[in-house]
Amino acid sequence: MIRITLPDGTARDVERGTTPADVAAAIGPGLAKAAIAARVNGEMRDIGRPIEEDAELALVTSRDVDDALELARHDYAHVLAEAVQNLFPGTQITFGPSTDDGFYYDFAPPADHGQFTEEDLPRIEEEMRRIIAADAPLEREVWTRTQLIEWFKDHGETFKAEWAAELPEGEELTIYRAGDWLDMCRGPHLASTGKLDPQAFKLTRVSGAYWRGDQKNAMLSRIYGTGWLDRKQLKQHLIRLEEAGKRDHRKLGREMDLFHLQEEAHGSVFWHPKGYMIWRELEAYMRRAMDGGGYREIKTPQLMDARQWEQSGHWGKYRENMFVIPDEVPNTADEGALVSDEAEWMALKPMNCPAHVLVFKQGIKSYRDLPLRLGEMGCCHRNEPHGALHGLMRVRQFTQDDAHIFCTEDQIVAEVRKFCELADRVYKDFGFTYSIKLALRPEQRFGSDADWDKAEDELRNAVIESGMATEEFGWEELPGEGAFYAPKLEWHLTDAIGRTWQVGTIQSDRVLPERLDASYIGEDGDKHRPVMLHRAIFGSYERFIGILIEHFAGKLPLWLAPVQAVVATIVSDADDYANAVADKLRAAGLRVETDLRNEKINYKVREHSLAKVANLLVVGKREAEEGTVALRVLGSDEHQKVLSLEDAIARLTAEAKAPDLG
RNA sequence: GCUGCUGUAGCUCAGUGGUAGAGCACACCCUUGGUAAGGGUGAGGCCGGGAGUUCAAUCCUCCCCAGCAGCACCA
Repeated sequence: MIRITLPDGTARDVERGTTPADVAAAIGPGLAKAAIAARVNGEMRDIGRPIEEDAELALVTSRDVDDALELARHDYAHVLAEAVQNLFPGTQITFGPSTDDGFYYDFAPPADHGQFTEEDLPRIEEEMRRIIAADAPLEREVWTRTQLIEWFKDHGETFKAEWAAELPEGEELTIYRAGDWLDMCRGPHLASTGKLDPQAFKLTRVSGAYWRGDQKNAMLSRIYGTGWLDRKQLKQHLIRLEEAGKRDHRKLGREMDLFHLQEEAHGSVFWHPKGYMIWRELEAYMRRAMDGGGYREIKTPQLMDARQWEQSGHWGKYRENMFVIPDEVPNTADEGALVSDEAEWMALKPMNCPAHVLVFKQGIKSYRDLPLRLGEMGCCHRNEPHGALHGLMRVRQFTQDDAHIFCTEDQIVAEVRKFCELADRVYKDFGFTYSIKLALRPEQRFGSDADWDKAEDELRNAVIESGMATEEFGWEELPGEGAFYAPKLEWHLTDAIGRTWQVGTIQSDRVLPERLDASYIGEDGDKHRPVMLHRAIFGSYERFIGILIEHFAGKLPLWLAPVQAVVATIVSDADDYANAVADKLRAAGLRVETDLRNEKINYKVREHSLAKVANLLVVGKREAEEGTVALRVLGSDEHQKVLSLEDAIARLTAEAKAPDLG
């Protein structure tokens, strides 16, 4: 007999080899029906897998949403793999995990077939439904490694065989069988394919994916699906996707006339007047924040000699992502190469830090000058892989709210803490919640392990001392994610629909001051190396604006809104008055447009509402005579409110104040 | 960069081996209308670029460019 302890603390003595399903049945028929898996000593297991020794047992039902989804998605992936192999004999299976909203499976299509395309998806879905309807039990079997390798080899599954061959000897390896089909899998799974809702999944797309995630390996064909416990959840998910699509900054950017992108400068943004107004407000805000934080703003060259980049270490590691320019007068003759073989090279700056060190190095610095905080709205160019470009989020030319703090060893923690506070204030001003992560040393790096130990401790301690190394701040350490020269603290914003964006960062760097030979004179009269803290809060203006557009779904807070109010007329008799109203609002510092067009007020209301204009001031004969305006606020329940012009101005100017000035 | 898909009017998209269409936007006219689309008329396109097949290519083939979805990358 073995003893099973249930979550409520009660214990049952049962035969060795009893399954969780048996236990559920013994408790009651309702639970027996609802139980889909079990946690045995915390580990997820199949409902039908015998328990061999004393254990704590918790039955998992569809109410345990996270566990149930995980199981279902994993099952969907298996069903997908089986369906594809049924329809396309000769396809090899590889891996198919669950994802945040579903699952995928990577296949090697048959040699004569080529990649799968979206046109294949409906057929595959149909086959998946057939497999689910067949309701084959999913059976777990323990195999030896040799057995696995042989089976996969015999069945032409070279990828699986390769993987199995690398598994450690002696580990308990399992396969899951569904009828005639099987896959190596750790499990667990639902009891049978029929437990899945055949209407709660949808294959969404196909794409390439490298075998084992490595660019050097074969390109496999990945099929993605979204999968849920029931069809209602699927429908809700599809609605959420649609909502996210409506917030897409590329779409809103065009509709709101903020910016555009075009082939001739792909990856670089053409800012239109309205979009650039958002930028200007952000820049003014950030200047105030940095001025108040003891930063001093500088401006450094766009182009520097390649030798400078060699010395900083960027040339060796990141040259392929830099824009390189010959330092030579181009050949103007019709014949011959544009540039000679002897040309010296310059490069557009991909980052600001080396230039900031050069500013630091001008003149002799004393410990009394430290910490020296040099800030720059630095415009950088990076020749990103073309497939990586994405609207404002990933561009080839961007401007950072960058700064480098040169300080002594003793000042690091205080400076990092100060930065934590500044970042906190800024993100709160925009209404974001955020989490803080510490990205630790990567495999390939500069500098000694002792320096890395120190640098990681400093960042960690600063956050601990700030009281932010807590769950509330999403504190987490990410091994291997740091930059090649330094560990990074990262600020991840959570937007209105729950997505996260990494924006802010601070990194303590001892490598670059060393490489570029920066020093200061200490209290002792000797030369010392300063430490350099790289930091940014918005990250890049382009990307931050993209995030803001999506976060607010285009309806920006009034202080950032490019058009804060539109004065719209009902009849042309009110034109003069409308112009006078607009002039007064402008004189009060508001960004105002007039709409005197020969259109009905319905039409104007609709158009400005769609354009996300927050305040519509409607004026007709009545208002002109009374010196009032009818204020209609976007998204507000009140239909409209008639105010005196003075009251309207007072109200709007108060609302349009930047949060740090309010 | 890799895989797949896409590229037709300012935008969203139809379409055909014989040089093209809709809705919205735009211009003009009628309408002066009180809170989410009033009516009419009109202008607008080297059908992403190059090469090939063909009597004939926006349509078929190949190459290039860009975009989209992933993958890989992100100092």
